[in-house]
Amino acid sequence: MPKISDEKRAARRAQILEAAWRCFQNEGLHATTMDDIIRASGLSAGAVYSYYPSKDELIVAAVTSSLSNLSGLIQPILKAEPPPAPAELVRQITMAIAGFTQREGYDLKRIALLGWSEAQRNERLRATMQSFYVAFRSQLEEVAAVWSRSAGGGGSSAKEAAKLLLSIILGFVVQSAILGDVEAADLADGMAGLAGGSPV
Amino acid sequence: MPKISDEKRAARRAQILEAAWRCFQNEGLHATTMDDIIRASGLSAGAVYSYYPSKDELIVAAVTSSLSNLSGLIQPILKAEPPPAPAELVRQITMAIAGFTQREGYDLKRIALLGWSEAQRNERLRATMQSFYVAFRSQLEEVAAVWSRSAGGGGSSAKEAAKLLLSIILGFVVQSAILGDVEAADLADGMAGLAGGSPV
Amino acid sequence: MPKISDEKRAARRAQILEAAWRCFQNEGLHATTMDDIIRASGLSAGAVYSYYPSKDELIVAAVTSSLSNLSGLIQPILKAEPPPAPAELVRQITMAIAGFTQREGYDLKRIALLGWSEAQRNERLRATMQSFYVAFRSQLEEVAAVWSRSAGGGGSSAKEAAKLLLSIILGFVVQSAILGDVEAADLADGMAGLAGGSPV
Amino acid sequence: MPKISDEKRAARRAQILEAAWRCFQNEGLHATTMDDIIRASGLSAGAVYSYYPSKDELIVAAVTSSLSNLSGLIQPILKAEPPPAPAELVRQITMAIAGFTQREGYDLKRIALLGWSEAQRNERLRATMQSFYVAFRSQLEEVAAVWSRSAGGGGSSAKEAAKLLLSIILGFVVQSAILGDVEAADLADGMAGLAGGSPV
DNA sequence: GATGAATGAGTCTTCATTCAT
DNA sequence: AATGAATGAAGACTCATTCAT
Repeated sequence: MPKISDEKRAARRAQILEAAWRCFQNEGLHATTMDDIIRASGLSAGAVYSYYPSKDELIVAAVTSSLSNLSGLIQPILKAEPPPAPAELVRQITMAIAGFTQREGYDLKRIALLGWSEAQRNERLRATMQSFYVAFRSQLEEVAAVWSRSAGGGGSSAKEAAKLLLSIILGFVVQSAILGDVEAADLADGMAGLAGGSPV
Repeated sequence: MPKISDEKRAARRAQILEAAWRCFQNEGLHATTMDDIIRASGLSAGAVYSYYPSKDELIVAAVTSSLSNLSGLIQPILKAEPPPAPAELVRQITMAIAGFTQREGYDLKRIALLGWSEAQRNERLRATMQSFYVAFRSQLEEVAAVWSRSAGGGGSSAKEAAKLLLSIILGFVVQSAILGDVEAADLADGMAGLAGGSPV
Repeated sequence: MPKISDEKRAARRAQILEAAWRCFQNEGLHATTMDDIIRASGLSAGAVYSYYPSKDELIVAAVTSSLSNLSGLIQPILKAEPPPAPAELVRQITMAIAGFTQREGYDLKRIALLGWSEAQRNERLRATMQSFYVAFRSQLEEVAAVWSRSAGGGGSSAKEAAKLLLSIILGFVVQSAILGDVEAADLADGMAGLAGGSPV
Repeated sequence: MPKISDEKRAARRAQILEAAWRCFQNEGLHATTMDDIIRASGLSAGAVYSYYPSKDELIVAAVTSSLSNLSGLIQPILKAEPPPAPAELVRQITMAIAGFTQREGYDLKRIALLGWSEAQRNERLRATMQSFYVAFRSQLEEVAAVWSRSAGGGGSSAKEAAKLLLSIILGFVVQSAILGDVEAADLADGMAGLAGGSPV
């Protein structure tokens, strides 16, 4: 077999990663054996190891790629001009996250929970995640700054607003993955209700 | 079966559970070996197994007990009369969660992440968690109903408010565990800012 | 199973080491699998690993123990008073080495070859061997010094004599292991012949 | 099949063998992987396998070729007329062996140890070595016979003398490879000292 | 012929659990 | 009742060799 083309190589990597993703999601990160992934990928042990040199590498790649999927989903929403109002922003983001699941057959939320858990032990994963979430929160902060200005330059801090928004979104992922009875729109509705009708 | 024997038994169980908790937190659920726990508990393998018949049992017990710690922390806040306003409620709950960590030397947040991850594979754990969070959310809903009544316009749904509040709290746990730069008060401040100063 | 006695523990170690020795000798160091040793020892994998934490450890232990067997064999000869004359010394040592094989069912010579080969890659083994052979050579040097004095304090160096004697002995091991047709007495006879009947 | 093709073929074989030799010497026979050799040779896996059909073949070839190097080194010494006296013969041979190392960058001694070790498991290698050393010893025996005749009293056996000489030479290889502090001349000096100054 | 990607049996090692003492 | 040595079924990973291109 002469040198394989770059596209083929990338396709193989994707094939393996997809198999890994499927296994991780169904079995969890540690309960998944390399043999599970090898069988799911349809390749041999040696082939899989020639693309990903260790299980750990595969875990990092799987989580990182799901992070980047998430990013692709959310960027368009954050970059809309003008930015959506808070409840609308949350509605759009949660819908994007919830929708991804159904479209691709993978549940981004489940992978997220696995990744968070693993990040506590895995330095590299933790670093990757931290930089991802920090960047995400910065963008939320910019949006919040726009809101703040449009509201008349109130003293309210965009930093705290961003932390709150991130919490709502991450919390949606958890609640949805564990309880499974949260519609994407529920949280936005809750925001509208809380802001409008009650003393804060 | 004299009473002292029962007490001793309970003390032993607590001793083992504490050891397990410590190990799980430091090493993760799967990377922790029974031997780690056995050594940390100061007992023999046989002894540990006579109290908890499997590692799985120990995992469920550890997560369940941390859930019940959490519950003990939050009940007083939820039962206050009259209930705190939304931002204040969130402030009190996040502070309680953040504070528990420091007081006991265990990080409730890290165990939570581990538990969520595991719950996706472990039926029993998932059921335990679901009923816990459903109950928690019900209580939040009751509080939200009070807010709603006191605000006059009863149209806003307490159900969605509860989901939002739970998301904020769970999201705090994640954000705080992964990024580590979230003060307990930040989210409440964000709520105040968002509600007061921007178009929803 | 309560705590095992020290003797039992030592016996188990010996049992495993003996199994390893047998396997190494028949299969070579690297061609021997841990499974071979495990089966030969009659214990389980876990048991073997609880006594020797790695294959490498077992290799070092096997070689080291054969070195110490060798030492036990040779000490009495080196410490004889007065020391045997050169040819007689060589005769006694080669006979001891050759004889050990038959007595115990292990071939000290084959293990030696394996060990020398391995020592080139294994730092620990190399260090162990070096100190062993250096010590051995020192003793030979002392004996040579006695010969020198008894011969009238000639200028001949005991250092070189010791190197020669060690070479003869090591060479006996190689020649005997590879060609198999060298009697223990042959070398001593050769020495006598060479010294007596030919111009040096 | 033009002549150039044959020459190229021979050159390729030499190129591979040299790569193998380098790897074996640095890593040992078993720790060297085919991939190591393939990379060191600068050829492809397929190419290497088309010249040497198995790793075993390569091992045998490497050891055999080092044996023939050794032979080339020693033949001139053994065939000198008249033959050098015993100590002088040993001096010349050990110097040739020690010198080969420095000249070529390969250490004949290290390969020798690896080969001896392997010969215990590898029938073919053992046979090759046996016939080589037997032939070598025969030549030594012839030299010893000359000494014997020139000394007048023909009683002393040339057979034993040859065994002794071979042992000294093989022992030099071991001692030099393991301890590293033996000069080529030391053994000859030792022989002179022992023969001249002490009762045998 | 040459290439190098792919194969898959085989290696070392771990660890939840048991049970003889 | 308690102990901790022993079990053995996996698990992650390697590497000599092949063969489609």
